Amino acid sequence: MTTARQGEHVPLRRIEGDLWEIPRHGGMKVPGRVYSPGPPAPDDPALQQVANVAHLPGILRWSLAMPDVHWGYGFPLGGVAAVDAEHGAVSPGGVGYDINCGVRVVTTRLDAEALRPRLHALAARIYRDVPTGVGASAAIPRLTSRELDEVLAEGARWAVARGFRAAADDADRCEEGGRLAGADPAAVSARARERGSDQLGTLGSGNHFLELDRVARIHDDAAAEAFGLFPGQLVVQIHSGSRGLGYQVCDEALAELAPRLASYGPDYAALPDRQLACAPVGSPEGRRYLAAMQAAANFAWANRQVMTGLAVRALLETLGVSDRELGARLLYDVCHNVAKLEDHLVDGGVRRVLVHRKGATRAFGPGDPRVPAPYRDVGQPVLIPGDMGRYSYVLAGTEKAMRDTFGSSCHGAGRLLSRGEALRRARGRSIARELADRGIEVLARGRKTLGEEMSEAYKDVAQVVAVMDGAGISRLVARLDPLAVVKG
DNA sequence: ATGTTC
Repeated sequence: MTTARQGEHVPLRRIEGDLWEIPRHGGMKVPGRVYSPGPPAPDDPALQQVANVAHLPGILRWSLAMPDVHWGYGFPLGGVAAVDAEHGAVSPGGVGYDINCGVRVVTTRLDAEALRPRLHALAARIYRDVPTGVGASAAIPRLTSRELDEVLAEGARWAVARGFRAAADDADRCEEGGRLAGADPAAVSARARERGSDQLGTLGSGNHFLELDRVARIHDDAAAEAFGLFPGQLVVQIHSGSRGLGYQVCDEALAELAPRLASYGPDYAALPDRQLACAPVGSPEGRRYLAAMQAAANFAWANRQVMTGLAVRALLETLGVSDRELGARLLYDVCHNVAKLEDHLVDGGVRRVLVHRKGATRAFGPGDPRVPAPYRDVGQPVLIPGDMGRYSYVLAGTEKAMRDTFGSSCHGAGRLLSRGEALRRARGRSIARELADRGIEVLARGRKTLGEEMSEAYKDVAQVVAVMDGAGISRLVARLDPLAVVKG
Protein backbone atom coordinates (compact mmCIF):
# COMPACT_ATOMS: atom_id res chain seq x y z
CA MET A 1 0.00 0.00 0.00
CA THR A 2 1.32 3.44 -0.88
CA THR A 3 0.99 6.44 1.38
CA ALA A 4 1.11 10.16 0.77
CA ARG A 5 4.57 11.48 1.54
CA GLN A 6 6.35 14.78 1.74
CA GLY A 7 7.73 15.98 -1.57
CA GLU A 8 5.15 14.29 -3.76
CA HIS A 9 2.48 16.27 -5.53
CA VAL A 10 -0.97 15.69 -4.12
CA PRO A 11 -3.83 15.17 -6.55
CA LEU A 12 -6.42 17.95 -6.39
CA ARG A 13 -9.81 18.51 -7.95
CA ARG A 14 -12.21 21.37 -7.59
CA ILE A 15 -15.48 20.60 -5.82
CA GLU A 16 -16.99 24.08 -6.15
CA GLY A 17 -15.88 27.68 -5.73
CA ASP A 18 -12.99 27.85 -3.26
CA LEU A 19 -13.41 24.24 -2.07
CA TRP A 20 -10.94 21.64 -3.34
CA GLU A 21 -10.64 17.91 -2.76
CA ILE A 22 -7.63 15.67 -2.32
CA PRO A 23 -9.17 12.37 -3.48
CA ARG A 24 -8.55 9.30 -1.35
CA HIS A 25 -5.41 7.52 -2.42
CA GLY A 26 -2.87 5.22 -0.81
CA GLY A 27 -3.71 4.63 2.82
CA MET A 28 -6.00 7.65 3.20
CA LYS A 29 -9.15 6.64 5.09
CA VAL A 30 -11.06 9.73 3.96
CA PRO A 31 -10.53 12.41 1.31
CA GLY A 32 -8.93 15.76 2.07
CA ARG A 33 -10.81 19.00 1.66
CA VAL A 34 -9.08 22.34 1.25
CA TYR A 35 -10.63 25.80 1.30
CA SER A 36 -8.39 27.93 -0.87
CA PRO A 37 -8.74 31.11 -2.92
CA GLY A 38 -7.78 29.72 -6.32
CA PRO A 39 -5.99 26.42 -7.00
CA PRO A 40 -3.80 25.24 -4.09
CA ALA A 41 -0.14 24.60 -5.01
CA PRO A 42 0.10 20.80 -5.36
CA ASP A 43 3.67 20.77 -3.99
CA ASP A 44 2.70 22.72 -0.85
CA PRO A 45 3.96 20.56 2.02
CA ALA A 46 0.89 21.58 4.04
CA LEU A 47 -1.28 19.72 1.52
CA GLN A 48 0.88 16.62 1.93
CA GLN A 49 0.16 16.92 5.61
CA VAL A 50 -3.59 17.16 4.93
CA ALA A 51 -3.29 13.86 3.04
CA ASN A 52 -1.16 12.37 5.83
CA VAL A 53 -3.74 13.31 8.47
CA ALA A 54 -6.36 11.43 6.42
CA HIS A 55 -4.56 8.22 7.54
CA LEU A 56 -5.44 8.85 11.18
CA PRO A 57 -7.22 5.86 12.79
CA GLY A 58 -10.92 6.58 13.23
CA ILE A 59 -10.94 9.80 11.17
CA LEU A 60 -14.43 10.74 9.97
CA ARG A 61 -15.61 12.36 6.70
CA TRP A 62 -12.56 14.43 5.66
CA SER A 63 -9.16 15.77 6.62
CA LEU A 64 -9.88 19.51 6.39
CA ALA A 65 -7.71 22.54 5.64
CA MET A 66 -8.81 26.12 6.09
CA PRO A 67 -7.60 28.96 3.80
CA ASP A 68 -4.84 29.94 6.26
CA VAL A 69 -3.33 26.43 6.11
CA HIS A 70 0.40 26.24 6.73
CA TRP A 71 2.97 23.51 7.30
CA GLY A 72 3.23 22.44 10.97
CA TYR A 73 4.43 19.62 13.24
CA GLY A 74 2.84 16.52 11.66
CA PHE A 75 -0.53 18.17 11.19
CA PRO A 76 -0.85 21.47 9.30
CA LEU A 77 -1.88 24.63 11.07
CA GLY A 78 -5.31 25.50 9.75
CA GLY A 79 -6.29 21.83 9.87
CA VAL A 80 -9.32 20.04 11.30
CA ALA A 81 -9.56 16.29 11.93
CA ALA A 82 -12.52 14.68 13.69
CA VAL A 83 -12.16 11.10 14.91
CA ASP A 84 -14.60 8.68 16.49
CA ALA A 85 -14.52 9.40 20.23
CA GLU A 86 -14.41 5.71 21.12
CA HIS A 87 -12.39 4.07 18.37
CA GLY A 88 -10.33 6.94 17.01
CA ALA A 89 -6.86 8.26 17.77
CA VAL A 90 -5.90 11.35 19.73
CA SER A 91 -2.75 13.09 18.53
CA PRO A 92 -0.78 15.84 20.31
CA GLY A 93 0.44 17.08 16.91
CA GLY A 94 -3.20 17.65 15.97
CA VAL A 95 -3.49 20.15 18.80
CA GLY A 96 -0.10 21.79 18.64
CA TYR A 97 2.52 22.89 21.13
CA ASP A 98 0.53 25.89 22.33
CA ILE A 99 -2.47 24.08 23.81
CA ASN A 100 -5.56 26.33 23.75
CA CYS A 101 -3.84 29.18 22.06
CA GLY A 102 -6.81 31.42 21.48
CA VAL A 103 -8.31 34.85 21.10
CA ARG A 104 -10.70 37.00 23.07
CA VAL A 105 -12.26 40.39 22.48
CA VAL A 106 -13.42 42.66 25.30
CA THR A 107 -15.86 45.37 24.29
CA THR A 108 -16.20 48.79 25.93
CA ARG A 109 -18.61 51.72 25.70
CA LEU A 110 -15.80 54.12 24.76
CA ASP A 111 -15.16 55.91 21.48
CA ALA A 112 -11.68 54.95 20.34
CA GLU A 113 -10.72 58.22 18.61
CA ALA A 114 -11.69 60.25 21.68
CA LEU A 115 -8.99 58.60 23.75
CA ARG A 116 -6.13 59.08 21.27
CA PRO A 117 -4.44 61.66 23.56
CA ARG A 118 -4.32 59.04 26.33
CA LEU A 119 -3.37 56.16 24.07
CA HIS A 120 0.36 56.19 24.78
CA ALA A 121 -0.14 56.28 28.54
CA LEU A 122 -2.67 53.49 28.30
CA ALA A 123 -0.48 51.24 26.16
CA ALA A 124 2.52 51.90 28.40
CA ARG A 125 0.54 50.95 31.49
CA ILE A 126 -0.64 47.69 29.92
CA TYR A 127 2.90 46.95 28.75
CA ARG A 128 4.09 47.50 32.33
CA ASP A 129 1.45 45.24 33.88
CA VAL A 130 1.29 42.39 31.37
CA PRO A 131 4.69 40.66 31.11
CA THR A 132 5.69 39.87 27.53
CA GLY A 133 8.37 37.84 25.80
CA VAL A 134 9.46 34.21 25.72
CA GLY A 135 10.27 33.74 29.39
CA ALA A 136 7.75 36.24 30.73
CA SER A 137 6.69 35.65 34.33
CA ALA A 138 5.53 37.31 37.52
CA ALA A 139 2.34 39.02 36.35
CA ILE A 140 0.83 37.94 39.68
CA PRO A 141 2.38 36.18 42.68
CA ARG A 142 3.64 32.67 41.88
CA LEU A 143 0.82 30.14 42.26
CA THR A 144 0.98 27.65 45.08
CA SER A 145 0.58 24.00 44.13
CA ARG A 146 -3.00 24.09 45.41
CA GLU A 147 -3.81 27.23 43.42
CA LEU A 148 -2.35 25.70 40.28
CA ASP A 149 -4.54 22.62 40.79
CA GLU A 150 -7.55 24.94 40.94
CA VAL A 151 -6.50 26.82 37.78
CA LEU A 152 -5.99 23.55 35.89
CA ALA A 153 -9.42 22.28 36.94
CA GLU A 154 -11.46 25.50 36.77
CA GLY A 155 -10.02 27.57 33.90
CA ALA A 156 -11.31 31.11 33.34
CA ARG A 157 -13.67 30.93 36.31
CA TRP A 158 -10.71 30.75 38.72
CA ALA A 159 -9.45 34.13 37.59
CA VAL A 160 -12.91 35.73 37.44
CA ALA A 161 -13.51 34.71 41.08
CA ARG A 162 -10.27 36.49 42.05
CA GLY A 163 -11.31 39.76 40.46
CA PHE A 164 -9.55 39.46 37.11
CA ARG A 165 -12.45 40.30 34.87
CA ALA A 166 -14.25 42.64 32.55
CA ALA A 167 -17.65 41.65 33.98
CA ALA A 168 -18.98 38.97 36.30
CA ASP A 169 -20.24 36.80 33.43
CA ASP A 170 -16.92 36.58 31.55
CA ALA A 171 -16.60 32.81 31.89
CA ASP A 172 -20.08 32.27 30.42
CA ARG A 173 -18.86 34.11 27.34
CA CYS A 174 -15.95 31.76 26.73
CA GLU A 175 -16.19 28.73 24.49
CA GLU A 176 -17.04 25.79 26.79
CA GLY A 177 -17.59 28.23 29.65
CA GLY A 178 -13.81 28.71 29.83
CA ARG A 179 -13.26 25.21 31.20
CA LEU A 180 -12.82 21.82 29.54
CA ALA A 181 -14.33 18.89 31.43
CA GLY A 182 -12.06 15.94 32.09
CA ALA A 183 -9.05 18.03 33.02
CA ASP A 184 -6.85 16.23 35.54
CA PRO A 185 -4.22 18.36 37.31
CA ALA A 186 -2.47 15.15 38.37
CA ALA A 187 -1.87 14.30 34.69
CA VAL A 188 0.28 17.45 34.32
CA SER A 189 3.92 16.69 35.11
CA ALA A 190 5.90 18.38 37.85
CA ARG A 191 8.04 20.07 35.22
CA ALA A 192 5.05 21.47 33.34
CA ARG A 193 3.62 22.70 36.63
CA GLU A 194 6.89 24.36 37.54
CA ARG A 195 6.97 26.16 34.20
CA GLY A 196 3.39 27.34 34.57
CA SER A 197 3.35 28.36 38.21
CA ASP A 198 4.84 31.82 37.55
CA GLN A 199 3.42 32.42 34.05
CA LEU A 200 -0.29 33.02 34.64
CA GLY A 201 -1.24 36.42 33.23
CA THR A 202 1.69 36.62 30.79
CA LEU A 203 1.44 37.20 27.06
CA GLY A 204 4.33 35.22 25.60
CA SER A 205 6.01 35.89 22.29
CA GLY A 206 5.72 35.31 18.54
CA ASN A 207 2.31 36.17 17.13
CA HIS A 208 0.78 36.66 20.58
CA PHE A 209 -0.44 40.17 21.28
CA LEU A 210 -2.64 42.41 23.35
CA GLU A 211 -4.23 45.16 21.27
CA LEU A 212 -6.40 48.18 21.64
CA ASP A 213 -8.57 48.18 18.53
CA ARG A 214 -11.21 50.36 16.95
CA VAL A 215 -14.31 48.88 15.34
CA ALA A 216 -13.63 50.20 11.84
CA ARG A 217 -16.38 48.57 9.83
CA ILE A 218 -19.63 46.74 10.44
CA HIS A 219 -20.47 44.13 7.80
CA ASP A 220 -23.63 42.75 9.42
CA ASP A 221 -25.75 45.17 11.48
CA ALA A 222 -27.94 42.58 13.21
CA ALA A 223 -25.05 40.32 14.20
CA ALA A 224 -22.94 43.29 15.34
CA GLU A 225 -25.77 44.45 17.55
CA ALA A 226 -26.13 41.00 19.10
CA PHE A 227 -22.36 40.96 19.71
CA GLY A 228 -22.47 44.46 21.26
CA LEU A 229 -20.27 46.04 18.57
CA PHE A 230 -20.70 49.56 17.14
CA PRO A 231 -18.65 51.74 14.76
CA GLY A 232 -15.76 53.62 16.36
CA GLN A 233 -15.88 51.50 19.51
CA LEU A 234 -12.77 50.77 21.56
CA VAL A 235 -12.22 47.05 22.09
CA VAL A 236 -9.38 45.04 23.60
CA GLN A 237 -8.15 41.95 21.76
CA ILE A 238 -5.92 39.33 23.40
CA HIS A 239 -4.16 36.47 21.59
CA SER A 240 -2.21 34.10 23.85
CA GLY A 241 -2.09 30.51 25.06
CA SER A 242 -0.86 28.13 27.73
CA ARG A 243 2.78 29.33 27.75
CA GLY A 244 5.48 26.96 28.96
CA LEU A 245 3.00 24.69 30.72
CA GLY A 246 1.16 23.72 27.54
CA TYR A 247 4.42 23.37 25.61
CA GLN A 248 5.73 20.96 28.22
CA VAL A 249 2.53 18.87 28.18
CA CYS A 250 2.72 18.53 24.39
CA ASP A 251 6.45 17.79 24.37
CA GLU A 252 6.17 15.04 26.98
CA ALA A 253 3.15 13.44 25.29
CA LEU A 254 4.96 13.28 21.95
CA ALA A 255 8.00 11.75 23.62
CA GLU A 256 5.78 9.11 25.23
CA LEU A 257 3.63 8.28 22.22
CA ALA A 258 6.11 8.29 19.33
CA PRO A 259 8.09 5.17 20.36
CA ARG A 260 4.89 3.22 21.12
CA LEU A 261 3.09 4.08 17.92
CA ALA A 262 3.44 0.67 16.23
CA SER A 263 2.24 -1.13 19.36
CA TYR A 264 -1.29 0.22 18.93
CA GLY A 265 -1.92 -1.82 15.77
CA PRO A 266 -1.34 -1.92 12.01
CA ASP A 267 -3.22 1.34 11.30
CA TYR A 268 -0.89 3.11 13.68
CA ALA A 269 2.25 1.41 12.39
CA ALA A 270 1.27 2.44 8.83
CA LEU A 271 1.01 6.16 9.55
CA PRO A 272 3.09 8.01 6.94
CA ASP A 273 4.81 10.44 9.34
CA ARG A 274 6.15 9.82 12.83
CA GLN A 275 5.05 13.33 13.74
CA LEU A 276 1.48 12.02 13.56
CA ALA A 277 2.26 10.16 16.81
CA CYS A 278 -1.05 9.31 18.44
CA ALA A 279 -2.79 6.77 20.65
CA PRO A 280 -6.28 5.27 20.85
CA VAL A 281 -8.56 7.72 22.66
CA GLY A 282 -9.38 5.03 25.21
CA SER A 283 -5.81 3.82 25.83
CA PRO A 284 -4.08 4.76 29.09
CA GLU A 285 -1.65 7.02 27.20
CA GLY A 286 -4.42 8.60 25.14
CA ARG A 287 -6.55 9.28 28.19
CA ARG A 288 -3.61 10.73 30.10
CA TYR A 289 -2.74 13.09 27.25
CA LEU A 290 -6.38 14.18 26.95
CA ALA A 291 -6.62 14.87 30.69
CA ALA A 292 -3.36 16.84 30.66
CA MET A 293 -4.29 18.68 27.46
CA GLN A 294 -7.67 19.63 28.96
CA ALA A 295 -5.91 20.94 32.08
CA ALA A 296 -3.46 22.95 29.94
CA ALA A 297 -6.44 24.36 28.02
CA ASN A 298 -7.91 25.52 31.32
CA PHE A 299 -4.58 27.14 32.22
CA ALA A 300 -4.71 29.07 28.92
CA TRP A 301 -8.23 30.31 29.66
CA ALA A 302 -7.20 31.46 33.12
CA ASN A 303 -4.16 33.12 31.54
CA ARG A 304 -6.24 35.17 29.10
CA GLN A 305 -8.67 35.94 31.91
CA VAL A 306 -5.94 37.31 34.21
CA MET A 307 -4.61 39.48 31.36
CA THR A 308 -8.16 40.71 30.81
CA GLY A 309 -8.31 41.80 34.44
CA LEU A 310 -4.95 43.55 34.19
CA ALA A 311 -5.97 45.36 30.99
CA VAL A 312 -9.35 46.43 32.36
CA ARG A 313 -7.70 47.77 35.52
CA ALA A 314 -5.25 49.71 33.32
CA LEU A 315 -8.14 51.22 31.36
CA LEU A 316 -10.04 52.24 34.50
CA GLU A 317 -7.06 53.81 36.23
CA THR A 318 -5.33 55.41 33.24
CA LEU A 319 -8.50 56.92 31.80
CA GLY A 320 -10.02 57.72 35.19
CA VAL A 321 -13.40 56.33 34.20
CA SER A 322 -15.90 54.37 36.27
CA ASP A 323 -16.81 50.73 35.69
CA ARG A 324 -20.09 51.93 34.26
CA GLU A 325 -18.48 54.47 31.93
CA LEU A 326 -16.01 51.90 30.67
CA GLY A 327 -18.71 49.25 30.28
CA ALA A 328 -16.18 46.47 29.69
CA ARG A 329 -17.49 43.01 28.99
CA LEU A 330 -16.17 39.94 27.28
CA LEU A 331 -17.57 39.52 23.78
CA TYR A 332 -16.21 35.99 23.44
CA ASP A 333 -13.13 33.79 23.84
CA VAL A 334 -12.23 31.10 21.31
CA CYS A 335 -9.54 28.44 21.30
CA HIS A 336 -7.83 27.59 18.04
CA ASN A 337 -5.40 24.86 19.20
CA VAL A 338 -7.37 22.12 20.91
CA ALA A 339 -9.01 18.71 20.66
CA LYS A 340 -12.58 18.65 21.92
CA LEU A 341 -15.19 15.98 22.52
CA GLU A 342 -18.30 17.18 20.70
CA ASP A 343 -21.52 15.76 19.28
CA HIS A 344 -21.85 16.14 15.51
CA LEU A 345 -24.20 14.90 12.84
CA VAL A 346 -22.30 12.24 10.90
CA ASP A 347 -23.92 10.11 8.18
CA GLY A 348 -27.42 10.96 9.39
CA GLY A 349 -26.87 10.31 13.11
CA VAL A 350 -25.47 12.20 16.07
CA ARG A 351 -22.04 10.87 17.04
CA ARG A 352 -19.59 11.67 19.77
CA VAL A 353 -16.38 12.77 18.07
CA LEU A 354 -13.03 14.17 19.09
CA VAL A 355 -12.38 17.22 16.92
CA HIS A 356 -8.73 18.23 16.56
CA ARG A 357 -8.59 21.91 15.65
CA LYS A 358 -5.02 23.06 15.10
CA GLY A 359 -4.99 26.64 13.95
CA ALA A 360 -8.73 26.39 13.42
CA THR A 361 -11.57 28.07 15.28
CA ARG A 362 -14.86 26.56 16.37
CA ALA A 363 -17.67 28.19 14.39
CA PHE A 364 -20.97 26.77 15.65
CA GLY A 365 -24.04 28.06 13.87
CA PRO A 366 -27.35 29.66 14.90
CA GLY A 367 -29.63 27.72 17.23
CA ASP A 368 -26.91 25.54 18.71
CA PRO A 369 -27.41 25.16 22.49
CA ARG A 370 -23.61 25.27 22.95
CA VAL A 371 -23.60 28.92 21.80
CA PRO A 372 -24.22 31.44 24.63
CA ALA A 373 -27.87 32.53 24.72
CA PRO A 374 -27.26 36.18 23.67
CA TYR A 375 -25.65 34.98 20.42
CA ARG A 376 -27.77 31.91 19.74
CA ASP A 377 -29.89 33.48 16.99
CA VAL A 378 -26.77 34.69 15.17
CA GLY A 379 -24.19 31.91 15.61
CA GLN A 380 -21.12 31.96 17.82
CA PRO A 381 -18.62 34.80 17.51
CA VAL A 382 -15.60 33.67 15.47
CA LEU A 383 -12.57 35.82 16.34
CA ILE A 384 -9.91 35.99 13.63
CA PRO A 385 -6.78 38.03 14.37
CA GLY A 386 -4.82 39.52 11.48
CA ASP A 387 -1.31 40.90 11.49
CA MET A 388 -0.39 43.82 13.75
CA GLY A 389 -0.30 46.41 10.96
CA ARG A 390 -3.62 45.76 9.26
CA TYR A 391 -6.82 44.47 10.87
CA SER A 392 -8.66 41.61 12.51
CA TYR A 393 -12.17 40.27 11.97
CA VAL A 394 -15.18 39.16 13.93
CA LEU A 395 -17.33 36.62 12.10
CA ALA A 396 -20.28 34.42 13.05
CA GLY A 397 -20.59 30.64 12.77
CA THR A 398 -23.07 29.06 10.36
CA GLU A 399 -25.26 26.03 9.82
CA LYS A 400 -23.11 25.16 6.79
CA ALA A 401 -20.04 24.94 9.02
CA MET A 402 -21.91 22.38 11.13
CA ARG A 403 -22.51 20.26 8.02
CA ASP A 404 -19.22 20.73 6.18
CA THR A 405 -16.39 21.41 8.68
CA PHE A 406 -17.48 19.98 12.04
CA GLY A 407 -18.36 23.54 12.99
CA SER A 408 -14.90 24.96 12.25
CA SER A 409 -13.37 27.97 10.52
CA CYS A 410 -9.97 29.58 9.91
CA HIS A 411 -7.84 31.10 12.71
CA GLY A 412 -5.79 33.95 11.28
CA ALA A 413 -3.78 35.38 8.43
CA GLY A 414 -1.31 32.55 7.96
CA ARG A 415 2.38 33.17 7.42
CA LEU A 416 3.65 34.24 4.00
CA LEU A 417 7.37 34.53 4.87
CA SER A 418 9.49 32.39 7.17
CA ARG A 419 10.71 34.12 10.29
CA GLY A 420 14.22 34.24 8.85
CA GLU A 421 13.09 35.75 5.56
CA ALA A 422 10.96 38.31 7.42
CA LEU A 423 13.97 39.31 9.53
CA ARG A 424 16.11 39.71 6.40
CA ARG A 425 13.55 42.04 4.87
CA ALA A 426 13.20 44.00 8.10
CA ARG A 427 16.96 44.66 8.33
CA GLY A 428 17.81 48.35 8.52
CA ARG A 429 14.17 49.31 9.03
CA SER A 430 12.29 50.35 12.13
CA ILE A 431 9.03 48.42 12.04
CA ALA A 432 7.83 50.33 15.11
CA ARG A 433 8.40 53.62 13.30
CA GLU A 434 6.65 52.40 10.17
CA LEU A 435 3.63 51.40 12.25
CA ALA A 436 3.71 54.69 14.17
CA ASP A 437 3.60 56.54 10.84
CA ARG A 438 0.36 54.69 10.14
CA GLY A 439 -1.11 55.67 13.50
CA ILE A 440 -0.38 52.37 15.27
CA GLU A 441 1.63 52.47 18.47
CA VAL A 442 3.54 49.26 19.15
CA LEU A 443 5.34 48.32 22.34
CA ALA A 444 7.57 45.25 22.26
CA ARG A 445 10.50 43.84 24.16
CA GLY A 446 12.84 43.76 21.19
CA ARG A 447 13.18 44.45 17.49
CA LYS A 448 13.42 40.79 16.52
CA THR A 449 9.79 39.90 17.19
CA LEU A 450 8.63 43.03 15.35
CA GLY A 451 10.61 42.00 12.28
CA GLU A 452 9.28 38.45 12.35
CA GLU A 453 5.75 39.70 12.84
CA MET A 454 5.61 42.62 10.42
CA SER A 455 2.62 42.87 8.10
CA GLU A 456 4.36 41.72 4.96
CA ALA A 457 5.28 38.42 6.68
CA TYR A 458 1.59 37.51 6.65
CA LYS A 459 -1.16 36.93 4.13
CA ASP A 460 -3.92 39.53 4.08
CA VAL A 461 -6.43 38.17 6.59
CA ALA A 462 -9.21 39.91 4.63
CA GLN A 463 -8.61 37.42 1.82
CA VAL A 464 -8.65 34.50 4.27
CA VAL A 465 -11.96 35.45 5.88
CA ALA A 466 -13.44 36.25 2.45
CA VAL A 467 -12.96 32.58 1.52
CA MET A 468 -14.79 31.47 4.66
CA ASP A 469 -17.57 34.01 4.07
CA GLY A 470 -17.88 33.10 0.40
CA ALA A 471 -18.03 29.39 1.18
CA GLY A 472 -20.70 30.03 3.82
CA ILE A 473 -18.53 28.63 6.64
CA SER A 474 -18.62 31.91 8.63
CA ARG A 475 -20.23 35.28 8.01
CA LEU A 476 -18.37 38.60 8.23
CA VAL A 477 -19.61 40.75 11.11
CA ALA A 478 -17.02 43.47 11.83
CA ARG A 479 -13.47 44.62 11.14
CA LEU A 480 -11.17 45.76 13.96
CA ASP A 481 -8.26 48.13 13.25
CA PRO A 482 -5.33 48.30 15.70
CA LEU A 483 -4.52 51.53 17.56
CA ALA A 484 -1.95 50.17 20.01
CA VAL A 485 -0.22 46.79 20.05
CA VAL A 486 1.62 45.13 22.94
CA LYS A 487 3.90 42.32 21.73
CA GLY A 488 6.46 39.88 23.10
C1' DA B 1 4.35 28.35 19.98
C1' DT B 2 8.77 27.35 23.33
C1' DG B 3 13.38 29.04 30.07
C1' DT B 4 13.46 29.81 21.00
C1' DT B 5 18.74 22.85 21.23
C1' DC B 6 17.39 19.75 29.05
